Amino acid sequence: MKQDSLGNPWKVFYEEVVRLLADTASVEIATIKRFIEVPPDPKLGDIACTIAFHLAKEQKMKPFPIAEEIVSKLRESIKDNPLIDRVESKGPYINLFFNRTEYVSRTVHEVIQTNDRYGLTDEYKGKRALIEFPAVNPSKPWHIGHTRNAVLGDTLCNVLQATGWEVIKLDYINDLGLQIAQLTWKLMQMGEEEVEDKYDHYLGHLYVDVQTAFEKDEKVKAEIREVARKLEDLDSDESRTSIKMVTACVKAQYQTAYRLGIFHDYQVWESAIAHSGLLDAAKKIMLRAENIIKLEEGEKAGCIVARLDMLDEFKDMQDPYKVLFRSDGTRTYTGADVALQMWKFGILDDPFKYQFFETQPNGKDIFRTSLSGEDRNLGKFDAVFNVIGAPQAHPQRLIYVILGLLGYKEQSENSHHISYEFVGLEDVGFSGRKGTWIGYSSDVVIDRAKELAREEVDKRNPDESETFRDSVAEKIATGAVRYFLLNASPDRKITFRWKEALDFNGDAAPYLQYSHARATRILEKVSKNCQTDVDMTLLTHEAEFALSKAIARFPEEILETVRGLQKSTWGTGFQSNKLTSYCYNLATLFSKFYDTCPVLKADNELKSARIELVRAFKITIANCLKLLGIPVVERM
RNA sequence: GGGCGUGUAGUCUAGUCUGGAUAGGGCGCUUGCCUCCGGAGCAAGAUGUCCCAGGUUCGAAUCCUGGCACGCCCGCCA
Repeated sequence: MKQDSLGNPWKVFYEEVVRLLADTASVEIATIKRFIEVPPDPKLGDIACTIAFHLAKEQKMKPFPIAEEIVSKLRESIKDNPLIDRVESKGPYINLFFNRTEYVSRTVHEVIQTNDRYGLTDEYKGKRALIEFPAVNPSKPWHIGHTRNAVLGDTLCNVLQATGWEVIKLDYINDLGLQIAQLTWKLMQMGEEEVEDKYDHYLGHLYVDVQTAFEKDEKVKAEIREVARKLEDLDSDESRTSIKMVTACVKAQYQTAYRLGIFHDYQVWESAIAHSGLLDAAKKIMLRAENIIKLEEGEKAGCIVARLDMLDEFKDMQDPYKVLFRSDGTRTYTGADVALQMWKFGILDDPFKYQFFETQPNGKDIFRTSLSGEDRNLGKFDAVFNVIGAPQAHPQRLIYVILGLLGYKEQSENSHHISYEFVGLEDVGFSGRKGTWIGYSSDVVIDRAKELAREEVDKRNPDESETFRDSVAEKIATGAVRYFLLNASPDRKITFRWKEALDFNGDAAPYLQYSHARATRILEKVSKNCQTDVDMTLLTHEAEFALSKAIARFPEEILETVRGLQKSTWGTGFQSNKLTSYCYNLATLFSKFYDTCPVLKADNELKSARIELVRAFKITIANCLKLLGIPVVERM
């Protein structure tokens, strides 16, 4: 067996089919691969080839007889083939049928052997990625839209890791924004106060109040600007108040993250960037580039700008000069973002010291950038992924383009904007300023989901302990929220509706967890020791084969998702919904199997074989749920 | 003005990159299935101008051209 086919049962059969077809039709392997597909109805075959259409065009013949001819030749060459059973033509389609018992037994053995590593491949071994998400302002609780970002970012990490990538998870903390100045002003006015709410919620509400005052009162505006200036001085009272506030807020926000199983390795703080010398170092390098210049005259005199007019996609910009550093020398957001992107790739020497932030529930410490602390070496990265909303497509593109203008072509090419649309309500988006997020914070949403789950758990487990029921309800709630966010195609807006978000029937996480729980239940009732001499050829039922086929596809589904991370001009798409629908389909096929194929009541030999299949299913769906960050539940 | 995204049954949506067989699901609706491994389930059924108009092709939800509708983006702002 070829090495790269290890742990990927589907690929073994696929490669064999491709080889056979290429030989028989005398066509290149790569060409054949373009014309391989899975028939819409499994009755037609397990795998199909449409090469006849292609050859018909080349040879100016009708596709039907070409398919016929290939099929009749194929019949000869598969006579002694252990993997392929038969081949049929249906019109121009060449349909092949796998040897079912071979397919089922290879799949089940492979899964049971690799166990919790099933699905993992080493296709991208040696590659390192830095991923930034979700970069929520430390001034409010996460709302369900922020959580979409976080869940996408976290799942992307899991998926990359499953294919061999090494991943470093980064969060960005903007502790110098206007919102922070406003809140600092308010806190200093109020003095010390006992806070009973979760701190991020407390700040979020406070912020709505401040905003009202800010908009109405010029005097307040002036005072807040003064606070903003003082925040730059790390020894000021304002700065000390702010740092304390931001730290408490991020810790509160992370309580939400931890509930959802989301952890990080590092945080980059804006204040650390501002005082680290990173910006000056970046500026120096930028000015060496031909298209980064300091303007001497015109409206933007004194500014350091990037010239973008020679680039096609920006030719319609109102002004070809993108300001990186203002005439007073301060950096714009774009300027800072370019510098940060340079840092991420290690173009600039790391100017940061690192400080312990806190120990996460997964046991790993998270560190923040600072001006004092220890040195760290994050190392080189092959790719940088920024998980940011679709409205930022243009600014993100600018950053990468400017990186290219600086001469870092490769880094520019390997910069990825993982784009997703926002979550909103029926007629309004979420706004921190207007407070429209109130009632839709992730904490509130998860809690509501938990209440509903709890009702159901109570009904089904009246004799279980409070601890058990609470823990299961929590797992169902967080799983449901993650699935809800991942199952929507990222380039589609989500309109948040309680009825849909909390619908636990059908295409939703509890169904997946439930199928795992049922499989677990069956296995609990059989003797613990693994059977060794099991006759897998007994598994001939349609439902058993369909389930095996789905199980066999798992590693390939992950690989296809990673291959699908293709960069286009305005972002890199991450098809999170491909994996959720795979997982749902897998669970559906188990439910059908469960319904039609009794396991414990089957005759001895058949029973043993079915138990092995259930074992393989349980491993696969558990691994898939872990990949999606959905808690695996034994009983519910 | 230019750019990006979306448009698929009552409703929410997959599929569009890479054209291929009868457009898959979920919710809701109709009807069956618990002396039988857990019914958050299974089986059967009804519901479609795949936004519109052209074009390319043996073949278009998918590609091209031109429209329409909705959302977003195009600051020395943050």
